Amino acid sequence: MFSKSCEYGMRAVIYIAKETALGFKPGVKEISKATNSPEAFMSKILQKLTRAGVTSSIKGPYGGFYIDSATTKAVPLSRIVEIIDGDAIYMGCGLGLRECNAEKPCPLHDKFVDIRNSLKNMLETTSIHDLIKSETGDYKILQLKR
Amino acid sequence: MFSKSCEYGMRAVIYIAKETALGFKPGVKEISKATNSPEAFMSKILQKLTRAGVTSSIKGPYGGFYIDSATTKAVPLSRIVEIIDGDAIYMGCGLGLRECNAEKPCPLHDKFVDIRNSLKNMLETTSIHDLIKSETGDYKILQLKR
DNA sequence: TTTATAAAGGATATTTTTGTCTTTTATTAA
DNA sequence: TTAATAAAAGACAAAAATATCCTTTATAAA
Repeated sequence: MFSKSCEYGMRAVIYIAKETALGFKPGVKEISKATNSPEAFMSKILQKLTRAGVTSSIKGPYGGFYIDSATTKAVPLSRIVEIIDGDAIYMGCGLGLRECNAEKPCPLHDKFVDIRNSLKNMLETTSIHDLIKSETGDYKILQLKR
Repeated sequence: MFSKSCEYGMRAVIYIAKETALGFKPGVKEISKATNSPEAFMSKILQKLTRAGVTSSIKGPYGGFYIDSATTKAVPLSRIVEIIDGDAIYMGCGLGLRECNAEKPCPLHDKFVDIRNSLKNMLETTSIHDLIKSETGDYKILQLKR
């Protein structure tokens, strides 16, 4: 569905948001460990997310990444997908048919568009905060034991 | 959504089915032209589809590819996706979260599964025949002028 | 039987995605 | 100010996907 980069990115954002909420500011090493992703590669993805303003970073000792809670509530998952994978997901005929579009749809077009729109809608209406707020009991996604 | 190989494959199957219905038996060159795909690459894809029994082929002069109408009606699009892209589309958490599954789903899991299932369902309930039967008037997908 | 044709198959090349390594820049604390 | 730390950035490497080329095999017609 998404590229690996995008999966890594979403996982990183979830982890950073949770750590930030706990008062921590994880570095790349910790983030890549928690999200099971290659460190240097994760670093590149975090650079993108930081340049785009989703994550924030501080260099030097005691530095790391964080996401303030306002951002956590305001930024939908679709934004992360957009930053990393672009908008390819949202466009075109599923079969890649040239002559297929809204005016002259192939028999599959409308169904495809429906499915993609529900994906899009889900990503757009789900904030980072939504993903982590509902955690209860001992089940937690992406939590490194400390 | 799908790999290029898969898109090419679906387009090829649609074209071949239509040509077969018209009494023709297109070769790779014609198919790749009609589907706007690289010839040698299309050849590989057709080999896969033919080995898998979706398309049939005849070598030599007057040879080419065809799909009999029974197959056209019996084979769903999901089969083509399966042959070319495997079953990756249908599995796992959308975010690639390790600790996310049906028993312990992340907050997005169920929604993701819903969307993927509707995609899967659409592909499984749409036959090659379904795609081409509804063509009317001057709008036709993947028809080379002759 | 020979020749021409077209798919099958194998080897190779290119591009994109994923992943790694090294240097630079910013920040903190001693 | 210096040393240590950690992100940013650039260059490079490996793997996977996409694409091309060349040889072999099967078939049909002359």
